[in-house]
Amino acid sequence: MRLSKNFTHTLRDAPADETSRNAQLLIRAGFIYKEMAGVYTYLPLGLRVLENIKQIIREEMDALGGNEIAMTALQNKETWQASGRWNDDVMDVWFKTKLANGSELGLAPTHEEPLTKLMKQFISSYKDLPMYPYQFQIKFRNELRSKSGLMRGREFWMKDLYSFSRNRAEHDEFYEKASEAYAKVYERLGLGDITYKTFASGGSFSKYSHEFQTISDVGEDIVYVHEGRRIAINEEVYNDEVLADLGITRDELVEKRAVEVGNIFTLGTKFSDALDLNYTDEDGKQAKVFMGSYGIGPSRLMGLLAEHFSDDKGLVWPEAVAPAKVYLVQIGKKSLGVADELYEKLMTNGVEVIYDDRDERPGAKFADSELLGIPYRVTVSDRLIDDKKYEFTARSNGETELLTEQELIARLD
RNA sequence: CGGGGUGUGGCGCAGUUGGUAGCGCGCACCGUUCGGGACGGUGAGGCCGUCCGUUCAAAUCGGAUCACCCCGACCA
Repeated sequence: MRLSKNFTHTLRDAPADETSRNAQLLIRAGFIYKEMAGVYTYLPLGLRVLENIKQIIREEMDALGGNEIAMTALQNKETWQASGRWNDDVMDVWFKTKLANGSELGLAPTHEEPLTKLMKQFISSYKDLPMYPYQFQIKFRNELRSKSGLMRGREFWMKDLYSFSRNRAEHDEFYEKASEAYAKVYERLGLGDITYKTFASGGSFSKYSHEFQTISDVGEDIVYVHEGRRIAINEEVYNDEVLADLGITRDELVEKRAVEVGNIFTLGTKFSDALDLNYTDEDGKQAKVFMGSYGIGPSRLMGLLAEHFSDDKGLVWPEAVAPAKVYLVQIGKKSLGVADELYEKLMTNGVEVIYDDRDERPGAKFADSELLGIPYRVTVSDRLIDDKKYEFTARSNGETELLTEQELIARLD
């Protein structure tokens, strides 16, 4: 991407109505635009980050055997009445609206009901099971109070996967695999060290559900971390019974504030009962499909990554999600052609480059390269061009080396 | 939803005892600059969130309302 062709600009000052670090940095850097409280537009650079996060999740879901789909945001009333969740007293985050003919509609806050209904059309035999459809979608939740930039929005991205299994045993096996896949996602995002599988309240079909909680001051949850076992207990189930279950004593745990970055839940037959999702088993008998749900919020993760990977100069994206690998700074007139060639060469090699070809002074380019948080900066300047050297700087630690073109290309391979 | 705070050019802010808006950044043009957000000059851009009221006169006073932020409650 040539910066001269990018319509967004950076801001020196963050908007005063944003106090969360993630929103301030992402808005200053031109990654997102605030539409209203808890509702943000993803601009070109921000969209790249969001898509990179989604792609990591997608790869892990596909590895689990997931089938990606894209469901609708508009929801009809009848589907939700079957489970009782159309009622505002049961589900209090609905955005509801009406068709021109007066019939009621809702904007989906989650998708258990419509997906269960959808799967009725395709599941009729044990041979159709297990199946794991999933999607990335914008969810709408009429939160009483949105907060902290991307961390809690009224419109946000979610990956939701649902498992449809023949029975409890088959479900439990998948549930474990899904848990491992989630751990891999956080590992790849660079959050592995501070993310804990956390015991949380379950439902009718399981004593616990599991959350993935990332330790962070911006978190809304309190968890009790057992560092040795790499697990945590959500404060909502922090009691003697649970401690006994897990064979843990209070003095082994440390209280921490954390962000819920994922949640896996055994639904059992709650929704297959409500919507009558059955299959014929090997003996020709009818049985209920056993379900689970597995959610991750890519937009919340983007906010958390911005919070966690940043310093006084701006963002510091992990390579896995950065909008580009290299920020190419060109200084002077003589070296312009060399920089153009290097840009083309790197792009041809499959290296994502943000080329700062703007008519700006070096200081502005350096400052923006840091604000945007691109992992590596390559400087091509008149000063170095006669020696055919390129300056290579890592955003994470600021270390700079002078490299030849060959060394540079090898380094970025 | 309870409590607190804030609304003035794209962003950050100032505006005194009411007299019809100003600064910095950014933007446009000219010149000088050019390795850490340059300098000088010229210029564009705002009916001061909205509505009602008080007044000869309202960004400023009163009321209502909307929006945004923070704390709390809430969070399949």
